[in-house]
Amino acid sequence: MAKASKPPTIQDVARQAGVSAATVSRVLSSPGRVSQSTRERVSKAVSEIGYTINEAARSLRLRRATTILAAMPGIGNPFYSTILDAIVTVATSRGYGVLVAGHLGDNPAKWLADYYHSNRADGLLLFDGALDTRKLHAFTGENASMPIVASYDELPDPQINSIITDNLQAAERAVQHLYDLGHRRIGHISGPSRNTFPHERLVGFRKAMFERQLPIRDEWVYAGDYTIAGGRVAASHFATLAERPTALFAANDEMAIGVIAGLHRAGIECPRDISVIGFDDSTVAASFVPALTTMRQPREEIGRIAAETLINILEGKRSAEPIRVVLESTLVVRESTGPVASG
Amino acid sequence: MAKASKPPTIQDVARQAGVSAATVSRVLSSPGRVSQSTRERVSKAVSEIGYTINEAARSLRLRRATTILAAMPGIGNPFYSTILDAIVTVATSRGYGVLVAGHLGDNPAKWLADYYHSNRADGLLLFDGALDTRKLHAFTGENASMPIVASYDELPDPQINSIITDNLQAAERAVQHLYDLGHRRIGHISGPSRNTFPHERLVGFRKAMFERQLPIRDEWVYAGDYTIAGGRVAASHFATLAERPTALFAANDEMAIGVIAGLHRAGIECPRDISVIGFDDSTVAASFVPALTTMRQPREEIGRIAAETLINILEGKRSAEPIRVVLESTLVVRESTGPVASG
DNA sequence: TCCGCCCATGAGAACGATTTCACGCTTTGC
DNA sequence: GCAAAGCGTGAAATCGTTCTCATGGGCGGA
Repeated sequence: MAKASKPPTIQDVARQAGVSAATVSRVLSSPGRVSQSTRERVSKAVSEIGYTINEAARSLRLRRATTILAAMPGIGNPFYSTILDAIVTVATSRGYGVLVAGHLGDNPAKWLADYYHSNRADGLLLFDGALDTRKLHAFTGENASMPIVASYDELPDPQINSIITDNLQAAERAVQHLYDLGHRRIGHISGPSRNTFPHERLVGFRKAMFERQLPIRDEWVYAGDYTIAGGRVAASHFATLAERPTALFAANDEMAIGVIAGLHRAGIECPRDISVIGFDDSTVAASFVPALTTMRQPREEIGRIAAETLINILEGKRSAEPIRVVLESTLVVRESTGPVASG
Repeated sequence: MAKASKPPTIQDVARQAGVSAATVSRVLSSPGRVSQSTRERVSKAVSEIGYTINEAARSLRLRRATTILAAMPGIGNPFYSTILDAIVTVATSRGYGVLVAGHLGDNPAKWLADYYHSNRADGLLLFDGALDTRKLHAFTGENASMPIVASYDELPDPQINSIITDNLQAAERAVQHLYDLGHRRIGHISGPSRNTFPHERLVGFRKAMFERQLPIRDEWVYAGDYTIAGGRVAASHFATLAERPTALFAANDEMAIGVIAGLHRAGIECPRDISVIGFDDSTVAASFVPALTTMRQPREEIGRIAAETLINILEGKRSAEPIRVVLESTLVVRESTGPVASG
């Protein structure tokens, strides 16, 4: 029967139902404005013909793509892919498509802004801190500004809506956990200092130690680099100390894993001889042996809230002020931390 | 200056350059057909005005979205996110956008087909084996069929272009590696038998053992479930055996990790007492202690080739026969396998 | 009974690009 | 020297929606 090589249009449906295209459109978008009898006739025609709305034409007319763009530095990174998963779930349920952008070219800001100007995406979820948001605003603001919700390991431009996690508080909680287990000699492996968040973790560590009147020795604070290898190097540092901390707080899980493995080589067992707490609850954390105690970043929540916020903005529920959401990390207790060793 | 609230159109550029819209369009799509002087004038006008082509209008006219749809069962799963990363890279470099679809509704086939019929996507990259491709074809084939390239843990519909990895051969290579290290008593932890690929790994294991005239004892082949916990259970099974294999081939990395951890509790050390090889080279493999020897599935390659194949098809380089690409896994030797223990 | 209002619907104009066709002008070939 | 071919360009149709008006009929109020 249906052998038309071209997909059916709203006109075909109209003809079949004996109404005008305008009416069909109304049935599809605001059924309340159409009488019940025609509504039924049209619906029947739609399913008979197998009509699907042409989104390109719709976008053109409405100046709206019903699509959001997600830009992340590395989709392959499990941290981001979890977020992306949540984004897709939310967006889908609200009728939006999700376009992903990966490693951008030499002018990323323009590249992203073009998605907006070309009417491919209505808004941007930005997870790449390397991008200069000021530049992006310059591009996007030339005619009309692209709605953006950002979330990344930097203190974002205050003008931009952002979802961040409270790293300071999370670091304090990590220390609190070790403290509760009886640890008093606590060390820290920090992340690259140029980034804001690792720095906040360091600051939070210091604050927590200070408030509990615990000693902060210089040789107990090791400047790491976020890698497993870096954790191993830290291990050789701590292993040679005359007086060693009984617990370590690592600024991410990779370094935690590295330091545990490195200490193991040196005969120092976790959690028997030393407790280690990580940060992020990355995929490796749960499967490592010993399973890693860590501060979980609420990744699904970040993605979910970011997507919801952006879509709310797109649908007009816009507030005058830039939106700032601060999420809390949660402590996930596993095997790598335990009571302080007696003796 | 530029305070027009609406984005500039091709007409605006035409006016500015003193030519017709048709000419601007030609400059943008096939510059060769325009004289150099006008070409320069138009290009200048384009950058002066800051014109970006409206993709919605373009899609409508061309009946083409220049976008592909990627459907995967779980984007959060690192296995798929690596693939997605590769897809995005390829697609971007060829000027295509990537839409992602996650957990679909109650009628996934229709959902995906609608993306095509609605002119949002030109083709589909399918990584979800749970989807009935026949059903999908039924939806998509009604008017014109949506180009599909599939890749998943099932033997795909022979009518569909597919990218798969050679699990049989990979399993044989895993056994070969253990054999080369001197192991003769080799066990296997298989995956859920209802899936094709784990089954192929089991078959490959059997074949390799048979060809090397090695014994296949029933109690040395354990039916696992792809989880870490399952690996732990397998460990307690192997630990209690009177005669134990000196090496194990696990059908995925999670079970390999689980079995290593479980055996460790029982005082059996890897690789000292037993060698274990995994499968997939998932993200945990490299960071585990001991770092996991494993058969790496060429994930980036799967994504890359799938995207390239689909785009080639979209651009007319279509072959009459369905395309089938079979990729090989590569052996990644790390720490979890070693020479057979003497004695 | 008649006026006015509301409700359901249709005709037609956008939305912004591409592309066919036609039209001059220059070049080529004989 | 003239026909034919080629090249660069513009006018206008087209892609499939949505939405503004306009219209006609039905109904309630005076």
